[in-house]
Amino acid sequence: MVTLEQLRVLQALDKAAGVSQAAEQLHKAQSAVSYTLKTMEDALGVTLLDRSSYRARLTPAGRAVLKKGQQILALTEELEGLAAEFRGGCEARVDILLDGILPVRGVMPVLTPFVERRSPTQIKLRVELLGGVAEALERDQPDLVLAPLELYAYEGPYEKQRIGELVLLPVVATDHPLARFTPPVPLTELRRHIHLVVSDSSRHKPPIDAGLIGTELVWHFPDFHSRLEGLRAALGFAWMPTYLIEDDVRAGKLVPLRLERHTVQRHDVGLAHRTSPPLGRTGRQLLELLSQQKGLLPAPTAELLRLVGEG
Amino acid sequence: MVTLEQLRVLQALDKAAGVSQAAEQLHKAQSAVSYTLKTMEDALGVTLLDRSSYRARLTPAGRAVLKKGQQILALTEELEGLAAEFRGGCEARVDILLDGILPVRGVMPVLTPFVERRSPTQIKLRVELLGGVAEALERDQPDLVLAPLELYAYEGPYEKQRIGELVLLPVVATDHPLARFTPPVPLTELRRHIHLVVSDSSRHKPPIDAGLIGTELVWHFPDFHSRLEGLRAALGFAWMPTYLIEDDVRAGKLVPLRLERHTVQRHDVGLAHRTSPPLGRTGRQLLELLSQQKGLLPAPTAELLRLVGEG
DNA sequence: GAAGATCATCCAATTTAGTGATAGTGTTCA
DNA sequence: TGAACACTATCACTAAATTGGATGATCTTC
Repeated sequence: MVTLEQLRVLQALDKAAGVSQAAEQLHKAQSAVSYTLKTMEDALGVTLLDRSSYRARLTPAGRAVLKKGQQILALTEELEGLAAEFRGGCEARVDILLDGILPVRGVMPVLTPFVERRSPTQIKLRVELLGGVAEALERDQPDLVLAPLELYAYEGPYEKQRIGELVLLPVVATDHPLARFTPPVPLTELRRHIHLVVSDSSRHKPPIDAGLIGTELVWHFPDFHSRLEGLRAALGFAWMPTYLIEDDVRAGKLVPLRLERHTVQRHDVGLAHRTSPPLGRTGRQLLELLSQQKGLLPAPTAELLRLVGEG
Repeated sequence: MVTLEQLRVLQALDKAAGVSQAAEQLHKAQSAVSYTLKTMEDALGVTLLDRSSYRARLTPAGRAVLKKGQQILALTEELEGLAAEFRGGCEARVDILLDGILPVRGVMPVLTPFVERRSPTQIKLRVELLGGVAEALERDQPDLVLAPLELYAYEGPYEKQRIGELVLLPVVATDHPLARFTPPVPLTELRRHIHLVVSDSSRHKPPIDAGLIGTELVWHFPDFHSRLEGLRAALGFAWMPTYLIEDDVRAGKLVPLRLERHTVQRHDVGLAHRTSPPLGRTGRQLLELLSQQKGLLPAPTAELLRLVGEG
């Protein structure tokens, strides 16, 4: 069995001129180097050194072995570098849990530098919805959680901070019957139409029903973006995060509804981090960056709020 | 310093369930495995094992280290496979010396399989001309030599075999004055025109002058292909290997000359191999393949020989 | 709760890596 | 052409690493 030490000695011999000088470079006795090279030849069963000349030199086979050996040594250095980073407080992975109601786009600029820079920390982002968030929060104990504050039970060792507000408005397509209804729209009228809801992504726990108002028909969508398509197709109505509908409202494709009451839903959004076991270096960095990141939660324009009689 | 043995133990631990079972797989005592893992953690300064549960498992950091370690172990196996091939008689490299007058294309089909198949033997092909061949033959002691037999001194431990014949004919461009000369062309006439010769590729030895006929002007080309370009441009005349001019003659761009004498140059071409130190396995294989390779030296067509009054 | 596993640790025995000294051989230079 | 010097392999010996078996604490299973 060949050893890394043997490879290092072979490498030193190649760089130096002869066994003696290699020994000097390695701060070892000449006899030790001689011995190591001999055991290496025994281990591989290949003559690595040409000892016929005054100074021992690598044979062509020795050179070929060294070439492969240098790859091995390079990887070994990488491994030790990796270990050094872990030793310095870097964790092996950071799990981030993100509520799908929030704009994924906003967190990407924070994460990508960590992925591009060859950080030893593997960053894992998981996007869930409603019950799926609650489930992942409980089962996986993610390092960082970005989600509405009131909706979930941050049980266990979590520390929360509020980072902004998410505003949801009821909207329909411009050519939907509700769009022609003279505001304010009463709930009784609303219940006559199809409510487009986003499916809960939980696998084991019972789903969370947030904001159901008892309409006759409820249609389910797997995420907010596909629900937006449903809205555009005038299938029904739904409360949508304002950042998702600004463009469509401005383009005249969607219109917000002014209701009798419960028109505007406001959710405090928080950034939570696990406190035990404590975050590693990368986790702390990400926490810092995410908490300071501007534009993570775009506020609704005043114009949009005016349309539903606010501001 | 991490060792390969430590990596192997870590790998075994990952595959097995717990230290004891890893020890069994490795045919070692459990204490030895335990000890090795401890020294590994000390060496890297990283906690690799989670010992809190009943059976010890890798921590995320341990998993990251193992991932890199497996690359190292894979390379190590490659290295030992390499050594096994050398041990089995494969040589680290085979040097082939080829005279540039011969068709390189012919030897390629023999060589490429060795390059594609990941043979541990590095095949080095060197193409030289005239004195360059003689020089390389003497200085580098190549394993295999493919060249005219009579032109060079195969001194030293070489064994030769004749593999065919190379035929050279004097040619000019169709629009060259010599092409309109009524054959046979006397040498006195030939000497009035530019002789296109291929430069000797020797670096230290005096060049070999083969076939100089004392013309007033001699133009030098670095190889046979560029000399062909010179011929096409009607710069002068030259003896060319027939395989290089067949197409141009058939297309009416070049015409062979019939001379008073010395029209056709015939060279016996040989394949020589070094006998001491003996060829390795790959060298012998190549020798076998090259000596049996058909079409390595394309014979001139009867039609071409008829044009110069032969056959 | 008893039987059986698992794992870290201790100890003694073995193996391995390392050292300096020495001998044989090749190189350098007066 | 020697004499001085440099290079390498080998030997005897020491220090260090590795190993296997035993032990005890802890955890699982039934």
